Amino acid sequence: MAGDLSDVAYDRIREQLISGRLKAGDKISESTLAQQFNVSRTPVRQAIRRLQVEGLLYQVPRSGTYVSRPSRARLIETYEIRMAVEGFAALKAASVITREALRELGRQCDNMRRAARDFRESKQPLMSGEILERFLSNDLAFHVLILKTAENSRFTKLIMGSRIDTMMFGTHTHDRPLPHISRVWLLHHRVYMALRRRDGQMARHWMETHIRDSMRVALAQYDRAQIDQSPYRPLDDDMDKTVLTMLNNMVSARGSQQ
Amino acid sequence: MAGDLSDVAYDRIREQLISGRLKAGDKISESTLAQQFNVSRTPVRQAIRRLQVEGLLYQVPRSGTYVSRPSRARLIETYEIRMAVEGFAALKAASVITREALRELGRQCDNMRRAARDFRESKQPLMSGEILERFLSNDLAFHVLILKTAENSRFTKLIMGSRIDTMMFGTHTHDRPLPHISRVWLLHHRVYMALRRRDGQMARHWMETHIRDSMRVALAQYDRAQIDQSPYRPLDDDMDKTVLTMLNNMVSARGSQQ
DNA sequence: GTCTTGACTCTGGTATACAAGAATTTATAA
DNA sequence: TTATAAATTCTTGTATACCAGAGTCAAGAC
Repeated sequence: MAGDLSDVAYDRIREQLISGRLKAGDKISESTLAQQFNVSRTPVRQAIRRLQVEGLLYQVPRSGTYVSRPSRARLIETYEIRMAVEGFAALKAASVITREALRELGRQCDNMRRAARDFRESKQPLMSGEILERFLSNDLAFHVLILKTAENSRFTKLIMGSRIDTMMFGTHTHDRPLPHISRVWLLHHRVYMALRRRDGQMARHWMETHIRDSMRVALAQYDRAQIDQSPYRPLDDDMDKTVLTMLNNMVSARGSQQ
Repeated sequence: MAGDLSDVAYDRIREQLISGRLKAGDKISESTLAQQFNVSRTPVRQAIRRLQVEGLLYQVPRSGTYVSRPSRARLIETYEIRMAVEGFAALKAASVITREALRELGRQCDNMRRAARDFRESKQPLMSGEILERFLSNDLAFHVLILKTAENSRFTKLIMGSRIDTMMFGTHTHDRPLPHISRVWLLHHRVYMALRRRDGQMARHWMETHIRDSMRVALAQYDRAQIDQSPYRPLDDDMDKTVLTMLNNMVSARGSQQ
């Protein structure tokens, strides 16, 4: 998986970013990280440079390396990328998707509905634990399968980057009352039904609607956090770790060129 | 503009890539470039690393650094990114565009039409010279203005990267007979008219159609080049250099983080 | 003539030394 | 006590030295 030390450093830093051990605005130091990873500054520098290109870190010469602050504008931009790309992917997928892939999407919808039902019957205020894990992993897998179907590797890379971006905000996986959960399932199902009818325009429409919904939830969460003076929430419950692992695995199909 | 040596190296390498001095498959060497730029390997390495993330170069440990080979699949993927993002940008732009921006788009359409007319009257088989320059610069400015209107900096960055990608293929700016030129103008005009009507769906539709057209032309050119055994055409006429300069200026709004 | 083998060269990966500016701390003066 | 200035520490930027693996080529064995 990880070839050279620079890749190792990249993975470890990114993991710390997503897990919340490194928070927005934090000042980090090349030498500190180097010591921590037991390597020299050189590979750490390369990893930082890469994360800088991806917008997660930024460096000020002779001052330090900092974790980028999430901003409302950036949150919106990230979700808009998802709308544009995943919407187009759904449009394209409609004309090329196989019966097998459709069946798989159907299964994922069923799993999500089952998780939603179990949640309702659990009488909990927020979805959590094993039920949440089932829901989120099927949610993610649904999106990934559509991206894969669209047969554009850059779509997948782009979206996985955006997902990590929003993970870093620490918002979108929290705040899951039943109505929101139900609506997520419903919109997934509408995308699925549109794909079954090979109706690309509607598939795109429902996909965009779904992602716009998620954006609204994330923005509301963001605004609330700003007011609460607790602008950043590390992901410390194990559910999110599971999703994080899935994400990492998907992204870690490293830059394999010809 | 360019702060440290690593940025300088980045610009110079990228310029060589776009101008065709470095061709697909070429093997380059960190030390050679370092000598050429009169700097050490370190900043050159950072520049290469960045170009690698962007997919323009790739490195094989202990073997060498190579210029990525353009492939048909990658050409398609790049144009699909443009369809997805520029299409969405047009959709969003329709609801937020100002009257001033609309007037500017109108002027750009007029300029393109005038260039097309001058081309027709010149009786040349292919557009070239000052007329081509006018046409291309208004073409590019039209797309950029819509992206800017959509107010998503990542859209702009993404598309400028894609433009450079296709520039490297050395295809899309050649092969410009009158019918194709006319159609480019026509579709720009339709996008413009849809934006004037605030009809986002149609603006997106015509934008997608336009980019799909361009993709077809580029693919045809690519296939022909493959048959001719001349898979790569450096950009050596000064028109393309003009557009290159515009692109570089637009992209070189460097990664300014908070 | 063909194949094998070994030396040699070239490559990128890594560690480290130093430079120069930013940030912080300490010392000094009022 | 406060304000200013000097010294120190810490940061990234750059250059360089060394390493190990890949590729090349020529000498030798058959």
